[in-house]
Amino acid sequence: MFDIRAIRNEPETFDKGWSRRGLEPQTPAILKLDEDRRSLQTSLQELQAKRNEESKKIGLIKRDGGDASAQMDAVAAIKTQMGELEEQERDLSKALNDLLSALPNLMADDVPDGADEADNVEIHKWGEIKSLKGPDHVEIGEALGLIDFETAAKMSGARFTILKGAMARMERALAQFFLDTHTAEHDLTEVSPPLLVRDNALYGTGQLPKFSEDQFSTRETDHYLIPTAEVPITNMVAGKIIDTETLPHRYCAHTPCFRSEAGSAGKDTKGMLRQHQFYKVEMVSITTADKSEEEHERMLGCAENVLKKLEIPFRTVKLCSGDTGFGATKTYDIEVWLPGQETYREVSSISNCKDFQARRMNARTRVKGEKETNFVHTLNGSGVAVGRALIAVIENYYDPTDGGVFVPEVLKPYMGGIDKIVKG
RNA sequence: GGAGAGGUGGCCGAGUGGUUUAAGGCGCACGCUUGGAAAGCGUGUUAGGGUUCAUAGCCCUACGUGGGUUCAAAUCCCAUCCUCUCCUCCA
Repeated sequence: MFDIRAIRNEPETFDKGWSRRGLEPQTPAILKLDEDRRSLQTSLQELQAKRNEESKKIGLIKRDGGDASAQMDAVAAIKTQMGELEEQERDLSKALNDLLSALPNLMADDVPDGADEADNVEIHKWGEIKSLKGPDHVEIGEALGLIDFETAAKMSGARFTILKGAMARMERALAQFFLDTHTAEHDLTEVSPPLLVRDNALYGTGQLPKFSEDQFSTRETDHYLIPTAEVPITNMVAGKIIDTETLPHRYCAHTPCFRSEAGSAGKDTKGMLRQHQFYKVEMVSITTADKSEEEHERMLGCAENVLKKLEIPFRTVKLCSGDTGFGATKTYDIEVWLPGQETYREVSSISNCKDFQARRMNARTRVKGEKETNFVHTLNGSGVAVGRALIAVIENYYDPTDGGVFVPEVLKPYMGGIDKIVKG
């Protein structure tokens, strides 16, 4: 959401910003609605003031035992006038609001122009690629008898997976390792949030109203299944005024994520790369405006650190304008090397939304003792996607001599001390 | 799922149709007082919006949320959300 006054003051900035996302100039329509609404509001308020004033006289006349019927008729006439204006005002407000809530955030100046992921800019690479090419996780997992897509499909359809034995445990181990690292080394506070939320929460983080077809929802109760823990965690500050000195607030959570993948038919159909349900450890930071860029870099460091400890080669890219998400001003993706695909694939996406979400959910901060409030800045990032990290471990730690998968050093404490997953 | 109670400012809490411009208290801020403090006294203390050169003034809106009744709603009606108590169920 946007500050309508900022749009009034510098419409060119907004149109220029939106044009980077391929949108036609939006401000003429916005400003027209805004102007109409305000002039209507002004006349409506004048009528309201008049009504209040005249109404009070009725009270006074009645208190003194007089006959107020003439005065009552006069006020009734004002009210008739107001009715129409109220309706028009409501329609205009709704139209303006609908328009604004469907518009994406403006991007940071240093976001490169580009159409799609091919135009993303690599920032750096880390790690040594040991196997350039190899079997993919489907082949490895099925041969070990520990990943089962067929059985999952029978009960749930496509894009679901069953993990068994040491593979199920490794998924859990990754999540524990991520959480322990973030809480112990990165000073994030662990959260266990609701997995079902109402529409207003999704509106706050920007998935609604525009992306409703990407969400799963419950038939009986009008809940949505969270597509990421970003939704419930960020919404923890909705409607609040936070003491500035307590910021930043840094959280992480391990949750399942549910996505309909409505627009992805035919994409990544093989394996567990793109699922309707997957686990992810998510990080969220709430900061003041002057600290959010610094926090963004810090968050990137947190995500990269867990991959370094896992010793999985990755590269970090800055998303171009065409690939940057709806609510973000700037996004870094971290991509891990997958020998099975002979390419890098995303395991983490880290975004600074600045005040975009905060405005939608009315999340503010105030310095103690001062009167002025400001919107907080919100940031979110995967730290990291558990399912995809598991794929990376399987493919990068594969042992061609026996078809097994070595256990990364940092996961051993979580794996009952075993060194390797082998066919049982 | 059944029965009931309730949601008022930062907090507590009064208020069942019109001098509510939301009493009173606590807290907080400032001032007076003091050698300094406490106590006491005084003043102030919500948010969003419109108008405006304006941070001045004036005005509008908001008593969980959304509708409605009325000349007039914190107060009456309907819906909805949330909290609490009891029963039922349950990991």
